[in-house]
Amino acid sequence: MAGRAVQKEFDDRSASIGSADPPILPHFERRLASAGNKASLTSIAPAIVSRRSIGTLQPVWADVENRQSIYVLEEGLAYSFTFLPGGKRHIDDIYGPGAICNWARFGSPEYKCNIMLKPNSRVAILDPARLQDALKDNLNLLMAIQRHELARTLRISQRVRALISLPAPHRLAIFLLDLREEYHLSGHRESWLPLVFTQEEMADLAGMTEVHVNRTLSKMVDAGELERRPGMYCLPNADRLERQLGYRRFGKGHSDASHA
Amino acid sequence: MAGRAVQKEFDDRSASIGSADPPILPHFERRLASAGNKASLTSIAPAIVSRRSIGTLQPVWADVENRQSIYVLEEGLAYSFTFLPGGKRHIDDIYGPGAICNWARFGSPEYKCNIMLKPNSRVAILDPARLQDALKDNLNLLMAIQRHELARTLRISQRVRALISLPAPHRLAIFLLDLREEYHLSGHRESWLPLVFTQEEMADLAGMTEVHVNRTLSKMVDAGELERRPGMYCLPNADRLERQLGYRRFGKGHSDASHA
DNA sequence: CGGTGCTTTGAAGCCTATCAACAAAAGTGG
DNA sequence: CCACTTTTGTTGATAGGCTTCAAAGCACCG
Repeated sequence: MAGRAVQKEFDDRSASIGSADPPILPHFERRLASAGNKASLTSIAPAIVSRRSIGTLQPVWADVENRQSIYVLEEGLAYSFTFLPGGKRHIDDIYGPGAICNWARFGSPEYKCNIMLKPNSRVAILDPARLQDALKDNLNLLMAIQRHELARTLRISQRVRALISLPAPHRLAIFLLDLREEYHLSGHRESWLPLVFTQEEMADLAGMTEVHVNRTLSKMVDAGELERRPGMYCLPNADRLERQLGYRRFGKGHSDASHA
Repeated sequence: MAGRAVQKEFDDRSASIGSADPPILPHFERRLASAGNKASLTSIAPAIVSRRSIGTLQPVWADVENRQSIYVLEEGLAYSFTFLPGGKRHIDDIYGPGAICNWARFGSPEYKCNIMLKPNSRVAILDPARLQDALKDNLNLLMAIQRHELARTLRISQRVRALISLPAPHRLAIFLLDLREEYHLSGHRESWLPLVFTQEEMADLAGMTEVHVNRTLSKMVDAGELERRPGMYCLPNADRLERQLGYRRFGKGHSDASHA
């Protein structure tokens, strides 16, 4: 089903050596730390079923593979997606290093979603039941995760509102800001960011055409709102853009939520 | 802030008489029953701060009034909304009798949202902390509520995907099906449904113009997909429409979630 | 070198917004 | 109850946004 994928097992040392110093899931740990978690993640080590290194673009279908697992991205980039009745694909959300790709499954096992892993990604696959066991004695950790995921939910709501109501340039700008924020949460601090998304993928996320994505990006470059190098992009005055679009970051200490 | 609203207190008898037979929040109770709840709701009576009858269209602003409360709609219709940077209003979700208008606040107190109550509505205002106390001894009830709200979340995701990616006729159809479903969950079993929404409100929800809503509705009538009487509407062949749009109902025993 | 996938560009046409005006309905005050 | 104001619904003309179809340019890779 997934073509002849170059998929080799990622070596499992860090998980199997046990209670050692090198952190299991370092990116995940850093994210949770910035969400207020102080403890280490060794307690959830038993929940890790396996790890995978991804060579090529690779889908995880909700129906078939590992439908009962939770995916934590440790390296690379991923997104969740759905097919609409017409056969069109819609991209629901994007995930950078340290993100949980389908946290909803933790609380509601009937929740399913397709995940696409970009090349050069690494994921840890967790068992929800065992994770629940591990978190039972670790309420602070659980709450940190929930705070982290609430921020994601709020960010999705913000983006979705924009995608429904605003014109294409704004829609794309919001996507780029979200991508920027996702990298930021992953510890990326440079102003130039890797743009691993295809224009077709951006189209599927923003609800527009590949062609129109291309043209809109060009216009943003002309307007000085965007700079491009091969495989990279940069928002020269992101702050102004955020102010202009009323963009809010939910990751850090921003406590109040949506209104005008 | 809310104009000169005709707002009189709804008499509180049913709540104050105590552990008597007449159910507090009957519509809410029916909804939870169909979500698998068997117990009565008397245990959450202490969480009810007050009740209100609404005479005219009336907003509840996230910032000012009752920012810490949870709203349960017992009669009428309500919706939650947000203002976009341009000053445009976006309607996030709709609520029929028995619905919780801002359940997210239960888990995350920092969550805020504006709520608009249509004329002739009745709400119960609950205190989150007291509700949490009441539900601590009533895990089955809590889980029923969570199942009920998961269904809502999934329905929102489904609608949002359609609103982002599909053309206007489909967007409106999805809204009408959602409205139908919301009435259905509230115990409404007729095929003719009250359409209390303004065309401007439909526009704010579907991300289109008042004018275009009007024209699209007219076309749907011409195509035989929709029937209208003053203040009422009917989808003559809703089943076919649902199949055509891949519309899924999450309310009942449908257990599996999103994919193609 | 020829594939393959992604990007870019052009032209045509549909979809949707905007502006403006009016009809219909509903609320308001006498 | 009627006259009045205000809101909501309806319709036309026009312009711009966005999609579609088609083709060509580029980059990467075997």
